[in-house]
Amino acid sequence: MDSSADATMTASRALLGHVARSLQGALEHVTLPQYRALVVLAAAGPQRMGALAVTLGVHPSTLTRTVERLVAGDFVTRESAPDNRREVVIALAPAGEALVADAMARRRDSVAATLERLSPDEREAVRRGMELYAAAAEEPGAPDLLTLGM
Amino acid sequence: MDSSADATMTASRALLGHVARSLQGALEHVTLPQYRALVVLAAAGPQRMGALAVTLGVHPSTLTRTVERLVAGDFVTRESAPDNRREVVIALAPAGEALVADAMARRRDSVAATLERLSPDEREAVRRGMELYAAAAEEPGAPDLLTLGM
DNA sequence: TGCAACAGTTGCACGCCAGCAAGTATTGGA
DNA sequence: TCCAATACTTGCTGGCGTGCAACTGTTGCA
Repeated sequence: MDSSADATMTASRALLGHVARSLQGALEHVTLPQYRALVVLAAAGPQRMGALAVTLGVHPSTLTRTVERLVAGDFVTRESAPDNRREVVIALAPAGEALVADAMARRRDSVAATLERLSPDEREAVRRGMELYAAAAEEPGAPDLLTLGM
Repeated sequence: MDSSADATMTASRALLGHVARSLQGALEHVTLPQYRALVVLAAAGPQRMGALAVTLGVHPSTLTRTVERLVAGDFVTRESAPDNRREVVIALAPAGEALVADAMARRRDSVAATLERLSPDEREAVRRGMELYAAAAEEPGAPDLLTLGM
């Protein structure tokens, strides 16, 4: 198992490289905490401030300022809920959506480009290995992934 | 190739989860920029301020404060070079070394734990897939990995 | 010997994240 | 109708990262 662990660690470094590169573009426009908020909104749809704060694990007041900046940058919209005027709903604006989608696309492209260097047989071996690993891994919790802005 | 890309993306999420969790402990003691400095020192050994600043891509003055905090936390040592008194050499202190090593160990453990859920045959398939992928991937540049503190 | 280049540090300014405490507006139940 | 709970916001404070400009000490060459 040692050798498979070693191989997996090495591969994880390569995959991390892809993730890091894909994030770099986004991080030129927003900070990491801001990007994390965008990711949550992209994954879970429009959210109330309170729910978003809980998901991100930050104080409501912190989120107020963060959202303030995201609104200023046209990455999200903020409006009071139609049925309950004391609730505030945050939603992705087109620019925010694009930011997250582009990062995803870049990541996927670089993975695909890597796979393209392999023969069909090898690619199949990679697919099988990755699938097995993913199945064996516990689904990483949302908070874990958020640490790194996924 | 689409299906292998999909599988790889899914596996990368799992691997990212491991990385994120392994980082969480370290980030309770130091900030991400501080941790990145520790990683560089762990990988490349003691460094002059100038070299470290270039590697990290930050202004020398920025590094001065960052190192200041790391010294205050006993994570690194800072002393002037023996042969050239205008140069300052930063080295990992035991606490800093432990911080990085622990994160590495935790990461490896969680990968190993995942692999343990597989049969020997499956494990072998994972090993082969991971090796192929790692070989096909361009070595991720140091700056890329540093973004995420590897 | 003297002066320019070099290596870092310090002063300064700014933006961001972060939490606490207090305030405002809204809602819903007594 | 009134009051307490709810959902956010605002004022305040503090830490961190960041860069620029100016400064100090050191080195090495002319």
